[in-house]
Amino acid sequence: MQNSFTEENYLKIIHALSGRDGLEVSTNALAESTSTRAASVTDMLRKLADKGLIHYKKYQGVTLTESGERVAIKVIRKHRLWEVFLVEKLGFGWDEVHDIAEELEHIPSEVLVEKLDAFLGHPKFDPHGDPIPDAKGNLTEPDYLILTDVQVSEKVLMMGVLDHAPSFLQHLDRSGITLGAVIEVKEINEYDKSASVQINGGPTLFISLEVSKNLLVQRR
Amino acid sequence: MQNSFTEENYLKIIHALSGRDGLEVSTNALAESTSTRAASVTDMLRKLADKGLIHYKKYQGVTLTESGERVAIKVIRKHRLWEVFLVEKLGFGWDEVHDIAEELEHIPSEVLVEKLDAFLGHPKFDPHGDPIPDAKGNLTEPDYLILTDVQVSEKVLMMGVLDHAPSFLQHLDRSGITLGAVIEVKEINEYDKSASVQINGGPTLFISLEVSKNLLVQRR
DNA sequence: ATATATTTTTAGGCTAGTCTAAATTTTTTA
DNA sequence: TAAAAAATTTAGACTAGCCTAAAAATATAT
Ligand SMILES: [Mn+2]
Ligand SMILES: [Mn+2]
Ligand SMILES: [Mn+2]
Ligand SMILES: [Mn+2]
Repeated sequence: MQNSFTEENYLKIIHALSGRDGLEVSTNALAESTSTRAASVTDMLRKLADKGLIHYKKYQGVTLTESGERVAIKVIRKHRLWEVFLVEKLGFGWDEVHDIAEELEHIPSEVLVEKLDAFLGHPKFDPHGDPIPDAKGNLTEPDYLILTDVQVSEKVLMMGVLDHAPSFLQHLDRSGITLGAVIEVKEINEYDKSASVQINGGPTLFISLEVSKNLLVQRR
Repeated sequence: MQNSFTEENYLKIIHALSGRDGLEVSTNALAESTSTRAASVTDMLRKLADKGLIHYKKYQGVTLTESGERVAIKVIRKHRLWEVFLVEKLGFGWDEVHDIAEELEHIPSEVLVEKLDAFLGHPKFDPHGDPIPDAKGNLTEPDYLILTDVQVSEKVLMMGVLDHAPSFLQHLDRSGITLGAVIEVKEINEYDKSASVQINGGPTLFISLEVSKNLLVQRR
């Protein structure tokens, strides 16, 4: 039996909200993320449980089953591959591709995904630095630092973003902070934790704590 | 207001069934093409009429309005561009792409279509020889011959197919009859209208009337 | 021109996915 | 630990898109 567009979205969101350690996800959190009401979520949870895609006990929150996890990861693989296609082949900006990929991720052909993957050269990361699950469903989250964890005078590589909002990505574009950029922390202000950073050995700029908290980086 | 997946399919099918001269399409013909029951078609026709997408008078059949025609042609444009992508970029066979394109044609981003079109080099025809509407919605059907209209000893170019069924396309593959092939009619059998044809000056083969009736060709 | 056959519409009902309002369970606070 | 607050589920209802069965309109054949 095929999973619907809506079911796939629930599974993907449960995956995201339960994080690395597969924590229980609450009804309200799902209502928030799906932009529906808690009552609607409850209905859907019963259905997903009946299909064996989630573990669900009333009032206790949910986690994905093995089977649900597999479905979620396939959807994530498709989402991220399509994002690579849109940026690398069609010339979209990284701030423009998420909503289109939300649609493309539900196109249901295994062979399409594998041919797309090959066409793109089997990319390991999407335009936001998120890892792309392989064809077997292996997804390994690299353990990046958040820029707030970096000390003054350290040099790090920009590897990804936590916030995917177009407005944030556009702000990074205007600041010249792109994937792979070298960021050197020159100074951190005690008062508001804003920082001066030098990008690629070039211009130095101020970034707010809000920005630092959403930048994933790696020591070189 | 956005049109649903289902509404778009109805409009596309009405476009196909009403042909060049915009003939009235019957409820039963739509039920057949959509694999639904006549009663369901009637429901949908009332809805499409309310949205101003079709002309509908009870018991009289339907035609597209200007607005409905525009929507239908956009869907056809997307379908055919995605088919080109699947064949030219991903390496699918022309017999494998229709069902996937049926899904992709409903992805709703104008800018996506235009970037895809540019990426593909603004193709004029899809992998089956069908013309691709331009960005303004102009769709001009070239007037090809059907192979049954060709006389013995004439040489023609293979330009397209009427039947898009995978089994037919695979049959053509096995016969070496591809788009652009030169077909010379060597002989027509009075009895069953089967024909001997020479492909690209190479092998001669027999084709049934059933095949001839589905080949679109052009005099050179 | 009437009877018969065919086509189309109407009536009533179903499922998926959503909603609001009310009931219930769990959690927090005093 | 009992009362209050918060979270969750249940009850009942709505729309889109589909169905079957019956009624009505149109087309065909005698
Ligand atoms: Mn995304
Ligand atoms: Mn992404
Ligand atoms: Mn097609
Ligand atoms: Mn085609």
